[in-house]
Amino acid sequence: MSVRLDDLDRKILAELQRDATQSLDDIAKEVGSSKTPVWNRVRKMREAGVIGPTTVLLDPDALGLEACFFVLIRTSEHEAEWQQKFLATLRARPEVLEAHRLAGEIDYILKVRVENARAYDVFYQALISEVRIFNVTALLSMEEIKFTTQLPVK
Amino acid sequence: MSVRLDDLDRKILAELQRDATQSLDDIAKEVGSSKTPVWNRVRKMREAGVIGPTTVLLDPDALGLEACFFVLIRTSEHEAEWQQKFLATLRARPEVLEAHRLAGEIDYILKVRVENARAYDVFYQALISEVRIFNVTALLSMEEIKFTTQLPVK
DNA sequence: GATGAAAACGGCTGTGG
DNA sequence: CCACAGCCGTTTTCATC
Repeated sequence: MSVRLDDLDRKILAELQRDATQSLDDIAKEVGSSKTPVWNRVRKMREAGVIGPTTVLLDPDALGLEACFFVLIRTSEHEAEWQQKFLATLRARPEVLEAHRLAGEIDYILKVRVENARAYDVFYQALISEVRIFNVTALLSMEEIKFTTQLPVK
Repeated sequence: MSVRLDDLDRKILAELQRDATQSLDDIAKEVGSSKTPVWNRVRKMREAGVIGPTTVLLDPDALGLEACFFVLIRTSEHEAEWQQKFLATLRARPEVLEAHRLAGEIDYILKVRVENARAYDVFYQALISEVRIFNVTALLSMEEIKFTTQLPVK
């Protein structure tokens, strides 16, 4: 069951994505409305799950997480049981920030943030010891050109 | 110039990542401290850039963004001028959520969120018309297995 | 939906240990 | 560096137009 979002909703979402610490008054002013309707819409969109968690974005380098890998995975196993274990492993590992099942020759892609290349190898060894994997290619990021969690709402 | 983070700092960061709407009192209770030290540490970490923007995570499907692509790019051009234009293009495009320059055979990877395959093609055509690119492979996500912005802080 | 009021709450500051 | 306390802005609810 989806939710219809009008233009005002989308403007509010854009503001919340930009800075979720803004007061309702500020948002209302920005989107050309007033406090109450903005508040009601935000509440409804939260209940509907359009708006998920409020969070802070941290600087990975400040945490010592200086290496980012994209991991391309091919597997020969496609049984339900294998997949269950694979997914559970990925979800349990905090260094795996993203995981997608893909269409085409490559079966999965992961985004992994770790301290350094050695820490990636530890992760890699742990992964292939837990689940059978046919082929793995790791792409090392040299530079994060762009990173945003702001989805285009227009 | 980096910042030294002690155990308490990291606990606070974990809580803020989990839910940035929590009150200072709640966080203080959770990390075994009290309001004032938590507040001072948060302020300092903000100033130091360890803590970046506060934002909300939206449901892409609710916004009609049902297609996610990872785009692998090879190029033959490595001059500064070409790169400048390429980066500017990526940064200007809101459907590009992430872009990394890579080590190895593949030069760049993009994460792109769009409405559907047709919208991706529009993006793709626009991209290759703006900058010269040698080879592009698009990986289509069938299922988002995991997505988190929470970096491991321990 | 807009406006305004009122209550509870939390961010933020200052003083003192 | 932490505890306590007070002020002020904001959230949240409610009543009215």
